[in-house]
Amino acid sequence: VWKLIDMRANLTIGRFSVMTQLSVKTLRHYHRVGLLEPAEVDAETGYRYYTTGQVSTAHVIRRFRDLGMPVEELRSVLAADPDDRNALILRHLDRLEDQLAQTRSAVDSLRALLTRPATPIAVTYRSVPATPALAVAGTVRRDDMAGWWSAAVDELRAAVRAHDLRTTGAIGGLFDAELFAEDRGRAVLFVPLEREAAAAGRARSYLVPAAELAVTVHAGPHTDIDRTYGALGSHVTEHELAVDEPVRETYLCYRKDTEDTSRWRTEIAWPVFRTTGS
Amino acid sequence: VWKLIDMRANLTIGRFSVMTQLSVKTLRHYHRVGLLEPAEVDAETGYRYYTTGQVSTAHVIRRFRDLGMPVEELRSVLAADPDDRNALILRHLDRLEDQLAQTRSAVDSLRALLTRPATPIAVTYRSVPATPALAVAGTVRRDDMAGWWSAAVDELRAAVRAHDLRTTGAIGGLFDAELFAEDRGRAVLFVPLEREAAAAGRARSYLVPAAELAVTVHAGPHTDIDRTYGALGSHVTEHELAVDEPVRETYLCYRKDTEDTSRWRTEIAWPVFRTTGS
DNA sequence: TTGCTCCTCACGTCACGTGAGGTGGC
DNA sequence: TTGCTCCTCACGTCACGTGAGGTGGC
Repeated sequence: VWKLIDMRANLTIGRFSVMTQLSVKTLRHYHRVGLLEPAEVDAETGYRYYTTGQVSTAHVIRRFRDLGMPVEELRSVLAADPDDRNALILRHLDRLEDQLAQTRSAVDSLRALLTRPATPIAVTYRSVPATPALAVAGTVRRDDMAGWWSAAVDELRAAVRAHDLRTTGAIGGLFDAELFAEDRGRAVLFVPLEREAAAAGRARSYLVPAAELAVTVHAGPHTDIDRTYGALGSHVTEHELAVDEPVRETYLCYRKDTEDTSRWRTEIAWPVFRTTGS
Repeated sequence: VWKLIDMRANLTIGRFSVMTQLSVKTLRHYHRVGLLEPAEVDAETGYRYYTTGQVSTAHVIRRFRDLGMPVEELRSVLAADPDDRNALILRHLDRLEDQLAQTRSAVDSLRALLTRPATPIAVTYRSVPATPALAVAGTVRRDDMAGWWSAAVDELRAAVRAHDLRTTGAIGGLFDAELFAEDRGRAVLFVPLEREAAAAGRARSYLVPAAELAVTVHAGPHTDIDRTYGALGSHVTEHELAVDEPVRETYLCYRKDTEDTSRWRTEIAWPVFRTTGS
């Protein structure tokens, strides 16, 4: 069973599959979605033919797919100017490194969750009055939260510096339950001020509403923050009446303060209606 | 808008969602597939109620899902005896560590693919006669290949030791194109011998067929082996007539020889029909 | 000519997400 | 009572995989 191969290098899909380690089904799929088009398609038979020059492109595609890059994003990388492309790719590699670090921390956090007993948390109660603040508000998807959060913090800090505002505490946030329940919801990031201030960019004057709160502090990076949410929620459920108002976070110590994530401190405050004696 | 919570801790799906950082849709899905059943379901309204005790289970589920563990596998972990469970989980964590290392190497390999130019490969030609061997053969899925390969190598080495067989070369393999094209196909792992030997376990006597081969050597771990397959395939396509026979690999230096993957050497041999003068 | 390789088409899978349309609970 | 929370059901999505059924190429 010999097979004559055209010197012009027209590879059948089967041969191309061996050379690229991509399955035939996958190659046909990539043709359908326009990610990797065969160099030639026989109009009569529909047979796909590839060139040796396409092998390295296929390798790049395979590597990116192995790393979970969506096909759509990958296509735009491949469609980019050869000059821009490398930069685009290297930038994405950095994002992948971040993701790798995140997975690493998820592994560590899971290990901790399983080997360490549940941390008992200290819950205190606090009544806070309404407070003037400068705030950035928006409806955010949970996936976009990290980026939104960073941008909002930067804007607030810039506004405080630019207008020399007098703050009365650390930056905080209000998060609707929807944000967790529906993966999309309203979030407000604010910096509390001595007095009202004029709007600056996206930052607006805002009155943080008064509230009665059950408060605890989460230590460490936010990977583990669900544990503290769960423990505080359990505490509130078992000892108080919970209220349907946004949960609050206050960033006592965070990225701007130290790179050592174990030293981060996030106050979490759950709105309650206090019953007697608890 | 106050909401009274039962002291017996029956959490609505919305509250449970905030405490576990799992979306309501996800929680309903986990109920449907039996991964995380609410403690109580109101027969009248269909409302789901959870207990505070279920929060930590939900956290474990979330961590594992973040790490890509399939729901089915996760369910069996949760269904396991409390004693076995921790062991099962820690074993899986080790597998995750492996996966993490693999992702790490995929990132490095991609970076290399983009920054280093394509390595020119040295191709030599060789005619090999039919050779007696002891072989483990099977139809394997690509996903299971790593495990199958390891087991087969171990069996062959054990058989050689047990029966004091005289080998004439390193362990090698034959891989059908199907294995790449269809993600499932026939693979044969063999150790060449001076003379035929009796079967031992899965290992059978086997005659490796004679062949004319275009040969090159892949240096380093197998993450990058597609580059060498691609380069050798291109070379063969451009200079020779390719033959529809299984590709061969010979493990000149591999895991058993050194842990330093950069020192691994895998010979790849592509069957050809030599044309004159090339 | 045989048998393998390639083709299309329709549907399945996994782990949810997205509405539509509706009822119940504080 | 209002409006929010919860419900089900059917379908969508992403990146392919799985056959069925059929034709073409060496």
